[in-house]
Amino acid sequence: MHVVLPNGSELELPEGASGLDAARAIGPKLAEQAVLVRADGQVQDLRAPLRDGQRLQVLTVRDADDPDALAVLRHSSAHLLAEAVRRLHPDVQLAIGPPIADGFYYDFLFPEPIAEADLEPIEAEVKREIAEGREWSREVISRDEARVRFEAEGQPFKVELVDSAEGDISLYRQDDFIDLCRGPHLQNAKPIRAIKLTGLAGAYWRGDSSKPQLTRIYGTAFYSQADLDAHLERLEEARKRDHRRLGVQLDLFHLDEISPGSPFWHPKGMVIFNALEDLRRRENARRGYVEVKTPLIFDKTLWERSGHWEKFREHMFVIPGEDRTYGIKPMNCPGHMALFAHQLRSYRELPLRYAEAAPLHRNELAGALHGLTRVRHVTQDDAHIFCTREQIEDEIFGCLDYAKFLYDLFDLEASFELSTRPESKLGTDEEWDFTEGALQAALERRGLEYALNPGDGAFYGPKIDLHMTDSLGRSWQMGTIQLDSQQPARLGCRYVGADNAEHVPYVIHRALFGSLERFIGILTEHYAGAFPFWIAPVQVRVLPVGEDHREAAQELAARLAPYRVEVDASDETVGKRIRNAEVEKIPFVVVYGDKESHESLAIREHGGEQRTLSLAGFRAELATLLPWQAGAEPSLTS
RNA sequence: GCCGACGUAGCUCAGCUGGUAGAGCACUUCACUCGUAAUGAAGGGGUCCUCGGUUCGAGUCCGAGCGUCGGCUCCA
Repeated sequence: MHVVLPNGSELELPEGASGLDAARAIGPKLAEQAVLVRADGQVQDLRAPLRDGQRLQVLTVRDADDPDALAVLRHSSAHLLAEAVRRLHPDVQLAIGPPIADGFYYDFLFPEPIAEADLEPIEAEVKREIAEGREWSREVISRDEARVRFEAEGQPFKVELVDSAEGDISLYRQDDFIDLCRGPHLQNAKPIRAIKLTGLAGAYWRGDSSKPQLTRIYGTAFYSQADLDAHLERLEEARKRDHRRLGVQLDLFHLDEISPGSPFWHPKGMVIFNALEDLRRRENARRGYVEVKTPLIFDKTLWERSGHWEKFREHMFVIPGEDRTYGIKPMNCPGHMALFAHQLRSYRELPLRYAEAAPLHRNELAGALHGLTRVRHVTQDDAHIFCTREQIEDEIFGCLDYAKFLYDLFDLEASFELSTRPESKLGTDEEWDFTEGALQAALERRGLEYALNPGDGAFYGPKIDLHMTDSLGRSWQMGTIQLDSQQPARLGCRYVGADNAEHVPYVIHRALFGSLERFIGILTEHYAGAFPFWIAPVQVRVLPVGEDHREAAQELAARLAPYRVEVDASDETVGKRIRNAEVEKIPFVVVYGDKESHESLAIREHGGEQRTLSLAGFRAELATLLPWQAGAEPSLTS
């Protein structure tokens, strides 16, 4: 048989030859450095047989940036970790150990709990194994054999994995350590030039909190020490743009244990908050929403009718009273539906779009709180669209278009996910077929790529979620667009149709920033604290050079109204005050001294670039930095 | 909620094997009035997260609680 090499040439091989055989046929050096092969685009173990006519690419230690090459290195590293842990803790039970985005982990059940200090000897043992040398070999046995083997070894998790596997079982051996594994793996441990154990955490077996909690050891590995160093440096850089750190440095907000999970917004943070609110109000008005305000607390009977009491009672703040119990609202929907249901509506009123960015409170699990990205006091840019069945697709389309408009305004890349019916749901499968189909149609019509997230919908309907990652690569849900075919009926929403009969409207729940708190957290990291001009807390800082220039500086600041301008007339050198403005990431600094006049201003942009502009010229330029004034109004793209 | 770590001045952090606290920045005052990322000097500031225990003596050791951080689970 023959295979096709990346340069297009063909290589003759004996029948049943492996990727390693192919590499050997090309050259001994290549065979030695090979870590993995890609056959017709699919990665496979070097030892796996090739098929006639396949396009073949041999990945080597030189492909240090290739995701597949890194994954195999880390997967093999996880096996070395398991071997080391079993040698140091012979009674440990092994679960699973896959490669992940930035490294790998392995889950263990230790007879005695271990602490972070125990990682050091384990890492030393892994390094000893690498120095000593390890080779991987693959073996395929039947499921029965595998079960007997792992039962004899006292490895119940492996037995469970064998039982849930299909077909024969492959094992990988290195030295005297044998692990159940699909592969692929390295030939030997030589390519693992840098390895580091990075953390310890609890993790439930099979991700199920009702199952035993295992101990997960995280690590990472690279083809070179330089790559590991670069990785650690990237992490350090990312930490510098962490919104929790920048939020304190830039005086935007703080958190206090007096109210965990509820930010104190400082004046500068509020400027950003209000800039987003202004944007929300302006766009809502343009897109046909109306603003409403509904109560913050409701009798618990409302939550019982909406279905939230049963499902989310644990996560609600409840106010017990003498004769009735109130729940502080964790979301706006029941309030908006009670408002809609207050009157009998006509189909002529639909679609009716209620918007309200009310403060919501959710008693999130203590361990889930996280800076601004997971809070108990949350402000959603919420809206509920009451519409007919026929209007659903257009309205979903409108929401998607609106979301895209907002994200483009901030140069944010969001990924879209369609979440479908969960196990515990209200309504029939026929109803869900229809609602899921409507969301899918709108996504496709707007031309958005999306991932399917089966089973992750809300209990009342499917949803489209917008996800973004923070500076450390963690994914967060931002916007959400949810179709609800259940709550409106439960809460008595009705309208009279053209047929003069009563109907229940559909409701689209949508929040596009998602939570303003989380959005500001993500924005802070996205811009590393250097916010664009139009949302920057201080937009311009004027620095009078000497005492004699203070009055003129004040005059200049007044002439820059209504921009957010400050005069820094403190007793510091010009250099120090410029440094302060840089540290505060203020977009523009205007130094004003003997050489300046309103005809000739010294403008310094954040970062150091300097220019001379007249006051009128400067104002004209600032105006171009307001997105809604830059040329034409943003237009609907439908 | 679960596993692990951490909690010292406004911020970032030091404080060895127990002997009642320290730096830089910030702040206040004084001098300097300054030209594009840190002028100099002096000074003020801490229930060492909380409660309990061990000890002659606890920031330091032990226990519990609270909070934060890294994960897991959850996220209307």
